[in-house]
Amino acid sequence: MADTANLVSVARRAGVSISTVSRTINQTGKISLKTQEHVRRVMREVGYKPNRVARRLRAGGNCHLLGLIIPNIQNPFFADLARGVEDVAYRNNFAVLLCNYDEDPAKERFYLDVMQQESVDGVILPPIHERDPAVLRLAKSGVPVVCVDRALSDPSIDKVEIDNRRGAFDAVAHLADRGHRRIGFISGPALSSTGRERLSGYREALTTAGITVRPELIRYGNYKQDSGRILAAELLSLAAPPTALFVANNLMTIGALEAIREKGLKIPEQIGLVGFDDVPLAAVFQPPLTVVRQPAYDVGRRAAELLFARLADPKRPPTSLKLLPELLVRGSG
Amino acid sequence: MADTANLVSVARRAGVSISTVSRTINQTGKISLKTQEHVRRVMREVGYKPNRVARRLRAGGNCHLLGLIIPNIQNPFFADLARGVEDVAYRNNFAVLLCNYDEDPAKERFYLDVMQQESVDGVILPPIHERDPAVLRLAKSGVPVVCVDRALSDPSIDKVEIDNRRGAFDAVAHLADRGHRRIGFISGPALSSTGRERLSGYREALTTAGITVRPELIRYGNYKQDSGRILAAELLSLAAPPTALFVANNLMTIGALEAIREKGLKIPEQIGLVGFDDVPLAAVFQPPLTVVRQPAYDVGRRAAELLFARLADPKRPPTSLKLLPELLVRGSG
DNA sequence: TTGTACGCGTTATCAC
DNA sequence: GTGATAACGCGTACAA
Repeated sequence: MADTANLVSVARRAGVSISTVSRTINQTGKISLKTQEHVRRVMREVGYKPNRVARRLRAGGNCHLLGLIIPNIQNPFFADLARGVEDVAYRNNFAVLLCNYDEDPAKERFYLDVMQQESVDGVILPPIHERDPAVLRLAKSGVPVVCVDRALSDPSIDKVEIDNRRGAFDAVAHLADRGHRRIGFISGPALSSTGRERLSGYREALTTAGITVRPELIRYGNYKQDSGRILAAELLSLAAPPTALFVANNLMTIGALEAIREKGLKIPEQIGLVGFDDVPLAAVFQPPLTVVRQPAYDVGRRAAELLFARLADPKRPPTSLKLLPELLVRGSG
Repeated sequence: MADTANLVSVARRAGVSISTVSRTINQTGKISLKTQEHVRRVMREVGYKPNRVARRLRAGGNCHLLGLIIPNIQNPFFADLARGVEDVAYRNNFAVLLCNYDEDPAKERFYLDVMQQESVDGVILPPIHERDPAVLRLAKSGVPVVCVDRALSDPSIDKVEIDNRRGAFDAVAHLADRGHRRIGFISGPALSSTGRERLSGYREALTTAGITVRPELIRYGNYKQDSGRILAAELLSLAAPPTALFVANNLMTIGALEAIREKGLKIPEQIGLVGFDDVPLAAVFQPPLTVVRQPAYDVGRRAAELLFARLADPKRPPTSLKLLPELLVRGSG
């Protein structure tokens, strides 16, 4: 049960004071090179590792920990995003506190409290909605916050978003190009910013193509697989069903595929399909799925970089990034 | 910049000492109900939240944080597992420190150090290999460790594994039942315990079915998509190619699908396919993919439960769980 | 039943 | 250059 070495034991063993040890570690203050070397050797000998907890207690932040609060890590989009965050964090010797809040305000509040109680250096999250009061409060309290995927009303907060309107526009314009005139849309929640933006891209593309927007071809889901299946089934059962479907996220696309399969329709001959978000098997699917690929990893990476930039310079002007999604035309639509 | 309330400020405001406040929070010692109620009200008023960092420094562990170190969160298997861990953690008011180590010993060492420096209450991880010295050292130092997915040589450590031999056996026996005599196997690394166990299940099933094990039909991959594609292509180019493929994990199965597609082979008529691990799109794939489903979420859940059981009773005998995978016969083999 | 005082391992502010 | 020492916020032995 080797008691872990601490500042005191290292100092004693090196025959110096704890301040000298602390200063050699943090490169603060002036220490003779000879002493530094000596101290460093002793630290190696006893395998000293600074205690991050004590550091955080003392310094309150600035201690190599950041929080990532996402709806659900099982969604490949957020898994990729998380990986982007984690890679940048690792390069900076930071650890990541991961929280799944399931769009549940109570869980979100709990985790935001944890962030404060753990005095993390910063938090990355997609806010539940634009004026999420808990998040705004956290940001006001001085904890650096970077929003990803969804916006927050406060313009002073750094954010990394996807150009959802553009992504949806490209997808629907592509379907229109292929001759589709009745294009169904399985949207996200009307309340979410991503949902609204993708919807406006859909409308705009239709209008541009000279196609009338028909409300009966638009259904609002919750970004989960089940709602994709149910809503797709509804659309396909219409008296005048759509000839193509545009689905607003990855899980609902899978659900839509279930519905299409149950109906026994052939893709793309009988029903065209374009999904928002790429998925692992999409490229080898029969037919390969046409999707709007979101640069999820990059969203995470850029957000973490923004966070580190802010830590380095708290006064820097807020940055707002908008990354471009990419239409991957494969075979389904 | 509302300075966050602490024990002192609450105590002052309530007109009691800090120990009284501390005791009402932790239900330790005897405090009159009236005082308790009063203190609680004050805490609510000022929005007091105990500082987790100070707690951990003081108590060294026992403070609502656990570590999860996995190869890569982008692998759906580990995403599910992580979710299982997180759900149990949340129910116990714990937060989770998530680390991706990419099978890289240096990263693993870094993160294990972090665990100690953060004085987490416990760590859940799949060790790089059976006698991973860094993990053994951590466990010896008194931090509760639960191994998942892969074993560690030390029998005193709690673990949750999958019956890999059985899963592989069922898959290959199923292919043999369908009349396949030349069954190729894209294995995991020979060094990993999961790799070895799945291999032995494969061999055993062949032998049971009276089929000779042919080394040229076995290829060793690294559980990543590329190796699945390359090795499948090799097997399919053999003078006497296999009529069916069994692939040892999800990502390599996707790779194998790429290779099959490039060859223009029809599944299951020209080539049967069974993969280890389910994937989101597998059920709607054409044909639906036959897979060995691992209960990844449950692995995480049970591991976390084991960890909490150990925290509650450090003296309890080590538990070793082996969960059963399930062969989902769909259409590909 | 309640209050006082110490220590957890750091960092930062003084002195020398 | 270096060393003592006061916080950071909490839990707890000890005292009252």
